[in-house]
Formats: sequence, structure tokens, C-alpha cells
Amino acid sequence: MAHKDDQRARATASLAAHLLRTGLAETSLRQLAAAAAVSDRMLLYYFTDKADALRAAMGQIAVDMGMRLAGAIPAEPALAPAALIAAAVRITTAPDMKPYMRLWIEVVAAAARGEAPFPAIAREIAAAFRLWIEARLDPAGLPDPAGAAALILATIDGLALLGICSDDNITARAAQAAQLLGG
Amino acid sequence: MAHKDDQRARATASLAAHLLRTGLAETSLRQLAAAAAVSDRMLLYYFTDKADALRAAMGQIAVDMGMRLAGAIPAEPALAPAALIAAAVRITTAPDMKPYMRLWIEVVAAAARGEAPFPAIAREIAAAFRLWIEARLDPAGLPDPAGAAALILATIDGLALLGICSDDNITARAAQAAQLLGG
DNA sequence: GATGGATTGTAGCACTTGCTACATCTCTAA
DNA sequence: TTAGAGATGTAGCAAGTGCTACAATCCATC
Repeated sequence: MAHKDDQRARATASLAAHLLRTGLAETSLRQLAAAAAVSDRMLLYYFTDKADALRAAMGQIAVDMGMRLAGAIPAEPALAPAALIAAAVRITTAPDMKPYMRLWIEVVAAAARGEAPFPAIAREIAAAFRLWIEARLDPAGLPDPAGAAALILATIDGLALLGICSDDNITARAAQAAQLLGG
Repeated sequence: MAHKDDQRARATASLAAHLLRTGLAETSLRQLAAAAAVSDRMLLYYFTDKADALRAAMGQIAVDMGMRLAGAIPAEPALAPAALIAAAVRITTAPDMKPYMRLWIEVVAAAARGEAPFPAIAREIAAAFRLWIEARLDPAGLPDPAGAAALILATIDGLALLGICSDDNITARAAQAAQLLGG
């Protein structure tokens, strides 16, 4: 049993790296198994089914990303909206964050399609993101801090989306325009 | 030949409606054929292959959406950024626009995955959107009007994305926060 | 009515999908 | 040393995928 848990953990890490590298383009059972360097038969021994494997990998990724963000912007002091936008955009458009943001867009789209297990995952991650922003947002003078936090999240996600279907130049200029709001 | 073109046009309209209704969740050849009320064999007679059928349907949808937007905000007079954001958000978050925005998100994700014919489609539509915004944006006092237009596009897309993975309440509040920027 | 192209149906191919039945192997506890 | 649980391989299933070969039908022109 210990061995099985161990192998499951190892496979989870491999799958997480695979998803960050390739997005959701190669997520058939056999492709996932190859990425984890096991047979598809064994993948379904470590995980109850394909959705379980994806769930585990996405959970790992969410934890990774959470630690990155927590380290990047401390919870104190709270920032004014413009400053928080500027900081958040700077972080999430950095090159090493790109795989995370791209995967995030794909997860949301899979959720829109109703493809298990992504609807639940997307809701969880979005909520966590939003609370993370809200915790760092100075509510002074804001009629609706939660709404403002959600708007900041939308702006970040929108920039990530733009990065997929526009060239790097115009995307960078949009990010810069967002940062200029923060002076 | 005329008959074939006619049938192709009819099928294109059916496929466009189907995509708006179901997104990209049901896009196998047989599902598309059922949506167009023809056999899969005939779908591949009207179109050269599946990608061609999707391309035609998406083209139709892009035209539809373009007309809606053109009618919603006239090209003159140009608006200040805040006012344009407010107007654009009001329009793109309206209920009858939701299917278009949801499909758009799915198309971008399919493009990220490299799934033909979506990469090309996504780039075309994003560019058209961006130019549409830029044409309505008063450049006075803006250091980079094109970058500002791209940011507005990102904000709109981000709100659409938020609408998929957050509840309606918080999404509406984010949209309202965006509109408040416009006074 | 015959001819020939345009149109349409039938049937299927080779492949991928998620998943499973069953046999075999390994390794520990008695 | 053997019984039994855990771990792994082999093989395959039923369903779905995009697409195609082939034959049949329709319909305008000669």
C-alpha cells in the first residue's frame, strides 16, 4: 500500500509537469501514462479513473501556483487597486508563469464544455484566486471590494487569453497599459 | 452545383446555430451532421473536411457578431477609454451575447491546444475585435492607443471567462466595477 | 430514350478512446 | 516453505473518430 501511494505521488508529479508543458492537448489515457512513464493499466491502478488522475495533477499544480503567488506578493500591506493590478500583471505575465496561465485558460474552456473533472476544478481555482486578490486589496474607498477583486482577476485572465491569440508585442503593450494604471 | 452551394450555405447556418448553442462540446463529424440534419457523408460532400465545416460556421458567427457590435456602438464619436470600457462591457455581458463570448473562450483554448482550424480563426477574430475597439477609442492623451485597445479587449474577455467559472453574482459585480471606471 | 454528370445512400476501414478481465509475478508473514 | 495479498503485464472490448470506396439514383441535355 505504501508503495502504491508512493507511485501515485510520483505519477502525480509527472502528470503535473506534463500538463504544464502540453496543456490539455495530450490527455488521453495512454498519453498520460506515457508522460508518467507507466502503462495505462498501472495508471488506472494508481488512480480510480482518468478524471481522478487529472484531478490529482491539477491539485498539485494549484498548490505550486499558490506558493508562487504567496511568495510574490505578501499579504501585508494591502494595496490600492491600481497598484495591485500593476503588481499582479507583472507577476502573471512573467515568462515562467505562462504555462500556468495557458493551462488555466484551457481548464476554464474545458469547464465550459462540461468536461469532467474540470467544472469543479475551475470553480475552486477561480474562487481561490479571487480571495487571494481580495486579501491584498485595500478596501478603503471601494464601494465593492469583492467586485473590484473579481475585476482584477478578470483583467489578469484576459491578458493571458490575449497572449494566446495575439502576438507578443501587442500583448506586452496591453500589459504595460494595465501597469500604467498603477503609476 | 448551385444546389450544392445552397445546401452548403444552409448547413453552415445550422452549424453556426449549433456552435452557439453547445459550444465546442459536440463537434464530432456525426454530431455536426446531426445538427445540420444531414448524413455525415453529405457533410463531407458540402465541405472538404471537418475543419472546413467548422471554419465556415465560425466565419458566419464572426460576421453575425460583427454586425451586432457595429450596430451597438457607432464608430463616431470616439470615446475616452473609461467610457468605451463601460459601453463595451455593457454590451458583451448582455444575456444575448453570452453564447458568443462563451464560444469565443472555447475557440481560444482550442487554439492554445493547436487544434485545427482554431489557431488561425482565433488570431483573425482577436485582431478584428482589437481594431474595432481601437477605431472607437479617442487617442487623445493616450501614450499607446493600440495597447489601450488591447487592454480593453482583455478586460472584456476576462469578464467572459469569469462568467464561466464564477457565479453570476460576483461576475455581475466585476462588470459593474468595470463600468464604474466610466462614471 | 440514352448519356453523363451531379447528388446521395450503404457500408466499412483503420484508428483512438476509456476501461476491464484474467493471468502472472513478487514479496512478506506464518 | 508455503499461503496470500499486493503489484504488474497481456490482451481485448465496445464505442466513437475522421474519412472513403462503391454503387445507386436523380435530372438536364442531346
